[in-house]
Amino acid sequence: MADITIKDVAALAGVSAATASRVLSGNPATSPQSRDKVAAAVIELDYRPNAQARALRSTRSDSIGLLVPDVRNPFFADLAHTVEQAALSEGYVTLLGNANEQKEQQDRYLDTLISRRVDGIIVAPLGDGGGSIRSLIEREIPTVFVDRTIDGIDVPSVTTDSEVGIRQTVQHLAALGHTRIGYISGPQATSTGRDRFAAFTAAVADAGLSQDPDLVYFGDFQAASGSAGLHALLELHDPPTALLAADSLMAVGAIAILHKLGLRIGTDLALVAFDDIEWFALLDPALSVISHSVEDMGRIAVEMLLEVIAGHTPESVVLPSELVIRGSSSLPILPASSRRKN
Amino acid sequence: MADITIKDVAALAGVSAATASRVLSGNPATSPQSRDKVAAAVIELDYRPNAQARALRSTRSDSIGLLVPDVRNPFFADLAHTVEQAALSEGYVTLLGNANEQKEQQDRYLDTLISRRVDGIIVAPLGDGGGSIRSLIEREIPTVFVDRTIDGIDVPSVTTDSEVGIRQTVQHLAALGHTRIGYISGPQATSTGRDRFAAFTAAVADAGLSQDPDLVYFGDFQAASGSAGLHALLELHDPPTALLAADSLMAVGAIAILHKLGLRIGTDLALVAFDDIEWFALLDPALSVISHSVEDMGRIAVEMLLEVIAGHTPESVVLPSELVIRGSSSLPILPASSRRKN
DNA sequence: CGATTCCATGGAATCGATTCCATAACCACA
DNA sequence: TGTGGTTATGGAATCGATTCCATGGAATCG
Repeated sequence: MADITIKDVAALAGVSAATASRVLSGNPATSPQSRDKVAAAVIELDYRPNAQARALRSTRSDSIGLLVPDVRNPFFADLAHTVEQAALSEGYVTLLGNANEQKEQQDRYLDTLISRRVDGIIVAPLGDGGGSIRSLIEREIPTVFVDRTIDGIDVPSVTTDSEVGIRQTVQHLAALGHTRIGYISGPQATSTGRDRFAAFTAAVADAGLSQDPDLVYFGDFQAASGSAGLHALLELHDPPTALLAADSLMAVGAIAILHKLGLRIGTDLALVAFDDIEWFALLDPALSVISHSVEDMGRIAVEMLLEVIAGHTPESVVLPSELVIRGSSSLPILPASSRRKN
Repeated sequence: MADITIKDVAALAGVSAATASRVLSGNPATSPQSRDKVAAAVIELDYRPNAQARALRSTRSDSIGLLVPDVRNPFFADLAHTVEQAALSEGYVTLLGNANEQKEQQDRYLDTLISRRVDGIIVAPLGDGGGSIRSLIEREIPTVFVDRTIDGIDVPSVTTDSEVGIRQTVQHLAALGHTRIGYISGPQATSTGRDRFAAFTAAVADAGLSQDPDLVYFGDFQAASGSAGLHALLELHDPPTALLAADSLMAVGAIAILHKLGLRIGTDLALVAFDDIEWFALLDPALSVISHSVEDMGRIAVEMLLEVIAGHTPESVVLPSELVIRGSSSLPILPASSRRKN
């Protein structure tokens, strides 16, 4: 792999390495002849600058890091896509890392991104503020939190106001006659898990519905815990007639079990999921969701990160959420007698 | 951002930079005292080696690149996840790029990965062998193709033998009485698009079914083209009674339209999709799919790439596919008279 | 026409870590 | 005690690109 360096280009063009470098970086202090000769040499040799060396000297790498908790979660896949497109249009390349909802892996990726001297990092953080997250802050590496935050860590963030959507959902379900709403919560170690749980608790209390603690199951945002949660809720002496899942993967896990048990969504159990995923509209009945814009979130996160890199301190942004009612939660509750037993 | 360098560590430890470097890289020619002092200094300063500088000198970066055509396609999201986990367990970090099914963006990402001097690249390529793919080969950068290949480019690959699964599908549909099977094809610019189309054509001919060319619609593997394809097929004078979609996203696009038109899957139109996605099993009726193992594909791709990096030339691997029959294709065909008109 | 500015250019230092090479210290054995 | 052989260590070169600084030539002005 005989690498072609700027010296080869300079030699072929008959100029010095310094001049070649100037031409390549668009420095105006170059003559048209040099420009032409260097350009020709670059094409002739198919020269690609060594990003390592460039970044070493100039302390910029034109790359940002994006760390998501789970690429297989469609919400984060979409987020990765929008962040990447937005960054690309600003001339930045995105290095994507996947924490797999594990703090240890998050730390490993953060270390790597720090080592590679990315110009900035967008992260949907998990855990407390310990480990590599702390290093990030102490080194003053430009950082933006997305979707989630960490208490006590003061970093600009783009998050969703889950409160409105959840309140709408609880009121909507109450209006249909539901009094016992089950909730499959995200982990309390994440800010979204806590916020959504608090919003649910408050909304249920305000609507005068059952506050039975057994109606809440604490999952981990991954599909298997949605299945486990549904099982737990159905086994209650007095099971819920409606269910809200705090993210799409746990909803999928719950739906899988409902299918297996032969229970009908929207009839035997009303169902609403947080996160609007294209697929949810294709189910029969279509799934009601609490929707928030992943495009806005990704785009704004990139804009904010560029601001931080430029030395500014942008205000955090909170995006709205709203209930989208579909077939899975549109029927009034059936009288208990006609409901199927499990 | 006052960066801490190995010199700071060496100074604090009271040794030279050379010795500090030796300790950090586990070189045995170091004394226990030096080891202890350097280790203490590293922790004290929270030192992170500069990956750029390290890679510049040692010509290894301990990172690989993975370029997928579309992160939002669950198949590639899963692939990204398995590749990343497999690479991580071998000590490599994965830089993920998203070509967005566009050759231009693929080239841009390949250029970036080449510039960053990744140790190797796993790519699901698109286009002919031109552009940056050619550079990759000419520079002898360790490369492995995954899912797709490019004619005339001799690179180890892991692909799926779509032929078996497609043949099973056509025979299965024929056994149910279908004679006119619609096919939403992938683009002929991709090897998977071509292979699957060829397999479909051959299977239909062998089964003695209709070879009407109007039954084939050429999409681009993204959801919108699935919708367009379904529309086109339904508008035929003599529309198909069964449909095979060449990937999951186009199937999703088709399903969305079926819902909108009020047509029932499995009854009004039998449906089978290539790629097994968790969600497909949750639809009602559950979707029949041609399944192939994304875990195997990702794991083997990483193994192969490490072999190439080590200087060997592994044999290409072709993984099997198989039909999984579910509700969307289990009913015998209805007599034409009882079918709904569109 | 001499003095001054301007501009393109090359040489050399630099970024941070690795690694070759030389050296010094130490042990062992004759 | 002198020679040979390890072993730990520091100095210096190196990777490839950028950038400061000095220089020589052309252009401009009084």
